[in-house]
Amino acid sequence: MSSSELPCKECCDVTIIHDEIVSDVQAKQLPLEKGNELALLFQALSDPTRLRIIHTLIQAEVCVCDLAAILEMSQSSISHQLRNLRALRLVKHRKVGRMVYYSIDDEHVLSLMEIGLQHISHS
Amino acid sequence: MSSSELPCKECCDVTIIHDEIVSDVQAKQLPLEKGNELALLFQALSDPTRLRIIHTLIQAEVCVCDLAAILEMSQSSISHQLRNLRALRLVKHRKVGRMVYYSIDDEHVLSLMEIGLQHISHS
DNA sequence: TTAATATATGAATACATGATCATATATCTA
DNA sequence: TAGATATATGATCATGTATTCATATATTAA
Repeated sequence: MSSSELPCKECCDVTIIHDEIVSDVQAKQLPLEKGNELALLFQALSDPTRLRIIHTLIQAEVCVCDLAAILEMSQSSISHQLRNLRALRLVKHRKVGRMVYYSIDDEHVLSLMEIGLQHISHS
Repeated sequence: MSSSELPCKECCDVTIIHDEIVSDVQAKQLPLEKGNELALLFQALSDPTRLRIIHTLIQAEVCVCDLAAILEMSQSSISHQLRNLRALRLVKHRKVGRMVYYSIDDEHVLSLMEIGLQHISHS
């Protein structure tokens, strides 16, 4: 429990209390780039509408029109959100005529939803 | 592939294409309340700074001051973010004198981080 | 070809959010 | 007790975001 002059001291005006912990943990830091990517992934899951879309698509492949009906929201809103989910490769689409069918594009999404639901349940 | 007059038609101006899918899936919908809670959880994970804090606390229990030094950010910023994470019971704190030590308060957080990192890696 | 329909998207708006600054609170130390 | 220090927090501001509206695109049907 001693203060010191680690390199960091030169780049921010914060006191360092535990030298070893700071240097140890700093060496194992989450790379900034990974942090940013990971944040984007969770950000895609941070909206109730998008979560309801995902929860729906986990159960069935659904076209945009039906998705809007199921969630009782406008087609435009759903379409915008699907674009977001598509950009992060969380959902994929299949075009049939003028209809577009969306479905889940990643096993990880299922796990994330399950674990997330567990967390909010046992609270 | 037929349109129809399901109840939903009265509450939104969207055409329903697949009757059965819509009614089936609508019956298994994620409750609005659960969707909102789940969104809050993922929202807490949707910021690079908070993810770096969590990644740090997975490795060790760290005081606010050292956290700020490790992440090279202001004490105020870290403290605000910790409040956020605490509100969602993702981290817990232990007070010792004037220092406050934070650590992970949930096994689920570890799983969410791991699965998230898997997703962004194999892409 | 023309009208209808399913989806996508740009612009605008209202709202949420993260960092900073100033300052409050609590604890330690001299 | 007075000053220093670790943390918390309200206010502000700049930025990000979800929905809506209007409209574009693409496909089907008449």
